[in-house]
Amino acid sequence: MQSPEAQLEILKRGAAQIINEAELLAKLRLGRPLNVKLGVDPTAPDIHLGFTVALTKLRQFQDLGHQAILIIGDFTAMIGDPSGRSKARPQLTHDQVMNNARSFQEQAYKILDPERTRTVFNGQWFEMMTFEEVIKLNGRVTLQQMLQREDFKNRLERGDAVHLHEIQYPIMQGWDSVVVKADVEIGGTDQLFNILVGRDLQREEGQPQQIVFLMPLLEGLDGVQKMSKSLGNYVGVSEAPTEMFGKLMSITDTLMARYYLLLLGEDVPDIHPMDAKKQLARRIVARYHGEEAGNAALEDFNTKFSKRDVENAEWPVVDFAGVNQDIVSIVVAGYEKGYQIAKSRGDARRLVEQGSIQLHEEKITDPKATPTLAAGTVLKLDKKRAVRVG
RNA sequence: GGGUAGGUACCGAAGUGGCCAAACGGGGCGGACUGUAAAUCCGCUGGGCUUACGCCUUCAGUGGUUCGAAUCCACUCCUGCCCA
Repeated sequence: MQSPEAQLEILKRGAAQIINEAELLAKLRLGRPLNVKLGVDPTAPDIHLGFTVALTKLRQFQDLGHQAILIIGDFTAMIGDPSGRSKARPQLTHDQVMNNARSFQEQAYKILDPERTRTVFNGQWFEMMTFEEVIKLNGRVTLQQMLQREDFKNRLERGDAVHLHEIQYPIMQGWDSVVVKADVEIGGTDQLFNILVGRDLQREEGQPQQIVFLMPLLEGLDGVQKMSKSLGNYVGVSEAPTEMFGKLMSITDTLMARYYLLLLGEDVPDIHPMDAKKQLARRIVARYHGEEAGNAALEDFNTKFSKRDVENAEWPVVDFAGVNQDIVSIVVAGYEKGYQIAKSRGDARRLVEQGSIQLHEEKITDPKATPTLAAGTVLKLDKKRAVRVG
């Protein structure tokens, strides 16, 4: 095990805020593995790279010899974390949650070291809590404290609803920390309030208080808003290798630096930005799909886009038998069969008219064209997609 | 429970009897240029039919008034605000 000071240096990398460093150092000096808590609410069946920032940090703790406690918020997920939200989250049923939790856990273990991870479901303690206990817990937090929060304040000012159940959320998350006796809790910067409530509750229970360890929120592909499913600017960890690679290649250079820091914990290598980006994409794909897949995705990208060798690249093979002869129908079928994307005929027609469609390297711009589809030729659909005629 | 303001396309937001498939902005998409980056320029952006002029459907839901409704009326559902 490394010295407490050396550990602190490593852990500080990429962190947005630590409350506070001196306390953390003191805990590291205890010489025992620390309980490092990370709570996740399985609100969706798969996680995206944004989540992995905290997971990656947790892994770093593990590598330094500490114990990860992964809390699956099967109970809290039904409430919905209001943090940073402009609306209440939709409440989920327990079945949905448990279903999500399973795949969630599986994906988290791609990053975490299973040997040093304890996974617990917070339904274990919340389900059996009595109303009396709930009330008692509520007595420890004031409405004023809750209302100081930026997200609630904004919603109140804008006249949007803040539901009472949402107010319970930070208390529940804080109670999790008491139950698992957390030494450190990792979270995004939007978790500041929730994690601080944990500290308060621990103090009331006579426990040592946890360190608040905040990681920056990872910007989504647009480079502006945080990565989130509902904004559609995310990269899912279970996405297909080529898909993942392509998305990562589309980010700006500034964003690339952030991804290097937060996803790989490194600085951008001093090479051509494009090569740096390819390395980033390759390594991330490799992390979730294996080295081989990473290299294959890189190669695929080089063929398709760097060399623009559309004809020799790999595309989904589509059988156009039974499809109408006109190009619009063909394009619609190509999207549907090759990519499971439902395009309207209007959209398809527009693509044709705007010169996006190519068959065997010939542009087709007449929506009335009825080209012959020779087997093996490539039909280019848009910037990123094409299909091979089967 | 009472009062009041609203529910328009992916989102925000105009429109308050015909000129509305619906201004404008954002987002998205395509083309050019590139490093599938950024920046920039051009174009498209509800769905279906049609070679095309054009036609059909659509503004929370249902029913009505009118030659004609997103726009007027009635009821229903949903949301905010004020009062209790």
